[in-house]
Amino acid sequence: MSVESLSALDRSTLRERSLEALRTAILSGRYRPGDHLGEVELAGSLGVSRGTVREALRHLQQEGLVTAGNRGMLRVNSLTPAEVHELFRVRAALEGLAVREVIASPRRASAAETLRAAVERLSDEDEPAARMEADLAFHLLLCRMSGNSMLVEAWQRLEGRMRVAILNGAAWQVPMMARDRHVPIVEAIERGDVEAAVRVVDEHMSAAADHFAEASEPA
Amino acid sequence: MSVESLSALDRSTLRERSLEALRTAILSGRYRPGDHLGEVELAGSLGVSRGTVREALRHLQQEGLVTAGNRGMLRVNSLTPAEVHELFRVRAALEGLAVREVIASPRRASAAETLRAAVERLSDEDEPAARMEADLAFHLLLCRMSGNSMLVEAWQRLEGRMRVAILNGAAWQVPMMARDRHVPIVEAIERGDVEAAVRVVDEHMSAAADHFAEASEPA
DNA sequence: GACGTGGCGACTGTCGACAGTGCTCCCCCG
DNA sequence: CGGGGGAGCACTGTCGACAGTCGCCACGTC
Repeated sequence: MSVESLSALDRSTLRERSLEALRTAILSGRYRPGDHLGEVELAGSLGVSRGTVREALRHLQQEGLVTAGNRGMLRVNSLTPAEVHELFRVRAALEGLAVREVIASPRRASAAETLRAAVERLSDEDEPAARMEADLAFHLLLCRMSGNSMLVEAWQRLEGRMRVAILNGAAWQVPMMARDRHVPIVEAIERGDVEAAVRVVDEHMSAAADHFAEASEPA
Repeated sequence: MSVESLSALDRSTLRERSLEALRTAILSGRYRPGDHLGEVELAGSLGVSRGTVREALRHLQQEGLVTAGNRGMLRVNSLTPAEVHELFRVRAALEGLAVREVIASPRRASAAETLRAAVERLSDEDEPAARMEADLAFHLLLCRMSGNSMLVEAWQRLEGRMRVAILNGAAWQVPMMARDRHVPIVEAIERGDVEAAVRVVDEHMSAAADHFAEASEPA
């Protein structure tokens, strides 16, 4: 159980690089849910001191990828099916606000255009990880287009948990993130139809919740 | 500019105590928005090492009470009026979900009862700080009663920012947190009237946003 | 054989020190 | 008198080490 060493090429801090390395290590499945993340071991693997990985771990804890167990020991987090449902309901509320604000915005036309372009980049043919990234990027963009910075922040706080949920139920075969699922959202925004937009988002989230909750059931 | 030393009576970690001390120091106004928070100075004031305050500061950063400036230097955060409005709109979305879930819950009756009891504890006569605490406690309880742990989490993430907003526009004289403002929410829940409940929450948040944004305008 | 007990290893909490970096301010030179 | 350079300072980034604590395992005893 280890993670490759850090390259010293860029100019970011070691903490940031450690954070990124750990995040990708967890999200890539190198560490499984429940695995214990020892500071000394990680420090050795990453080639940095304990204090540095410590800060990175604390950040991951805030992101929800890691949770504290007995005596401050950290382990990779996982989500129960119930939590997955809860998570997506919160997401629906947040993104519902997002579409409402996008539609109410004076920049609605250009926002819709940007989103239309983004939805075109959603491909059904890329590999799973890329699809997930594209999907999350689209929804993040949707929040951003609302111009509500607090909304963006709240959404990003949920992003870590979503990645956990998606990782747990790694059922990529279902076209949950297909372009077809997102086009109606953009269309509703283009029409300025708040009702339809919110409803479509709700349905999208509900379906995703069912899917991922079921996929993570056997845990 | 200093903060009193930590008492060594309880059994929590120094980091937790430092975190709490810093939080109350900022929220009490001992440090003003924009003030620089130096690690060495705080470490000296609190009587702990730099690494310890460092972790506490990172936590506060995640909470939104402090923000990173040039070269990683941290300073007390503040909110623009626009951000205050954004913040309360997100809160409205979250608490709207909360009331919807409370009403849809099979435990609606007992939840309403608990909330009714909590709203009775909201007094117009206590001192400002106590009023704020009681208000936030009520809204947190509302989220908790929904049984949605992710919602509670998201709400708590916003709590720090809200305290900043309230601190900025320290206009306690207005009965923004009066009992009258909260009773309609509980009543709508008791009646099971989703429409009314959501609308009341929206109005409550909107009024609060106007109030606090205006109060923090001159900044 | 079961149970209490003492040593041992592993892990986190906390600390003090060193290193690098940008800023400021003063001094010297034109 | 104005501008450039360099020393000094005030930070944060990073590290290695010590201390306290919990769980485990082997050993001895009843």
